[in-house]
Amino acid sequence: MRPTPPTNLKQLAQRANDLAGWTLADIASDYGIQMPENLKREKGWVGQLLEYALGADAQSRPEPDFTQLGVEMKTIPIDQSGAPLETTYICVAPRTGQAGVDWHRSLVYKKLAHVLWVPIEGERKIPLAERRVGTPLLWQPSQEEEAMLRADWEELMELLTFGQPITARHGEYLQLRPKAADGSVKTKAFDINGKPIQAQPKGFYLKKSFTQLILNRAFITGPI
DNA sequence: CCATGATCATTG
DNA sequence: CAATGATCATGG
Repeated sequence: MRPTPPTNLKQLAQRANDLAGWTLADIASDYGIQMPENLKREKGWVGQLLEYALGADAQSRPEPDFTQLGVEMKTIPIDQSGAPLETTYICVAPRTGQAGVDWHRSLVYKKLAHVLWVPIEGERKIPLAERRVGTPLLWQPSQEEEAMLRADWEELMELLTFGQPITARHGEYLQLRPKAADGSVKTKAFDINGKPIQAQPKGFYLKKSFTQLILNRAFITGPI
């Protein structure tokens, strides 16, 4: 049976803690969910499995996964030393209609204001079924962390607003990268002269260095 | 179509 | 070999 949404933070934290140490195969079998051999075709499978097991209810709406708690859940693939293996997708980057939106009203802020990080063994040499769930971390950005994110967000929003060329090299901790099914997908945007154009959709991503900072704040990582 | 869940795979 | 740019599946 599908778990109901958690009603408070303590319950969410407890459920997440109960998953630590189990393999993905253990969890999938608990719910009778079929496992793929690998993630080449179902890249979001791990995240969807954990959302299911924890009772997330946002259902791909642009808001935090646990709507009553305002908590977003992110699985984070880690290597043997606990370092992140991938960047973390946050949300789509608005290309129109965002003039005047401030940081605290942004979707990036709302998603990152409270996050349940669930580390998962992610090295490709470990068969998907054998990968284990690590110790979860309920996190809220410190003042310093929020300032870092905000500075990047403001820089990136300016690029978006003024239709300037964007690469993943902008931003220190937050970056903008393509976010689409393939290169043919286009969305409405404005060019540098303010003319409407069709442009490649972009998404906000957290770089690995930032995720590493978060994990460092909570866990001992790396070889002794 | 667009937003969710992300990882893949080519490149520098 | 890390980082950037590209891509895959699902659901409303």
